[in-house]
Amino acid sequence: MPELPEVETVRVGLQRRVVGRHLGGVQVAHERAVRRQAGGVDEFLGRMSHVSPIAAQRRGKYLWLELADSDDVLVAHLGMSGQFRVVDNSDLVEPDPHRRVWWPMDDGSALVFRDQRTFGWVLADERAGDVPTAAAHIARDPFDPLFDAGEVSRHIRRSRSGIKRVLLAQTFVSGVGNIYADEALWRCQLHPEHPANRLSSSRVAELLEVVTDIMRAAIAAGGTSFDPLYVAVNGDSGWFDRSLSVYGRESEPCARCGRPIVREQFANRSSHRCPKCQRRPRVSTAGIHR
DNA sequence: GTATGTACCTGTTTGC
DNA sequence: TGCAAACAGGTACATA
Repeated sequence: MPELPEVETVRVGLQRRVVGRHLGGVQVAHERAVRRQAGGVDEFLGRMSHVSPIAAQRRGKYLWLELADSDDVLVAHLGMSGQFRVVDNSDLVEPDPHRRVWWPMDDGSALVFRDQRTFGWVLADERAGDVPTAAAHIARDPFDPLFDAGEVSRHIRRSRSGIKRVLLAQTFVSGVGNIYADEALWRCQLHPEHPANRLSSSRVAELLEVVTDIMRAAIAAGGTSFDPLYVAVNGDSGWFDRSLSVYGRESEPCARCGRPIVREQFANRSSHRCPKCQRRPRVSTAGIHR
């Protein structure tokens, strides 16, 4: 699933392979891919045909291309299964059921937005300060130069929600998804439902450092597997299998204590944790403050 | 304003 | 073998 490290890999690929090119007339094969466009497909076609990207940017899991001589930006979210790929123009004659939107480019290649589960989208948007309007509500991610860990920690500690829900909300810190949230909580020996406002500032600071370290390592892994012919999210990245400690490891022994990892329902998805290392907190009026 | 639950979606896996 | 149900999960929106 594309979380921040996978999106960053895509951004780097777009910067290398698409920025500096001219994109011709855009084609939309699936209206759902542009569902966030208020004016529908026609508006998207009108604003995103014949554009020239000058930079690829990212905040959290949101991507956008800045365009030459235009106030418009091309914003994208990969959702669960979105991909950007650069393919040869001749490949477009081959049927592809997951090809949603594509542009021919001036070097004989084409930029293709593919998406199997159709949770992803693209949007012709405008800027709202540093970021497009569509990403204005998203918090800075830990790799943003203006990310303020102290302020984020204070914000987190004002929430009564469970710490995993806070990590996934994208309004405290962005870029963290289910996989990296589970990994970071395991490393910090925190239960996913530990109330955020019952954590000490040092524990929150530690959690932010750990989740940043995990994503930094994942970015490095994504970079090494990058194929110059594509700008793609590779959902089968070997990095996951090698490095994940709890996600997808139900019933396997915890690397720290040996107790079998458990998988539990969490807000319509799964949480993986060690039942010994990550015990459910006992709530008392005195607070917990592990 | 904050917290929580649910719909959206489709390929794959699992169970019968 | 074939069908149906469960599952994966990020975000927007509805509801409390």
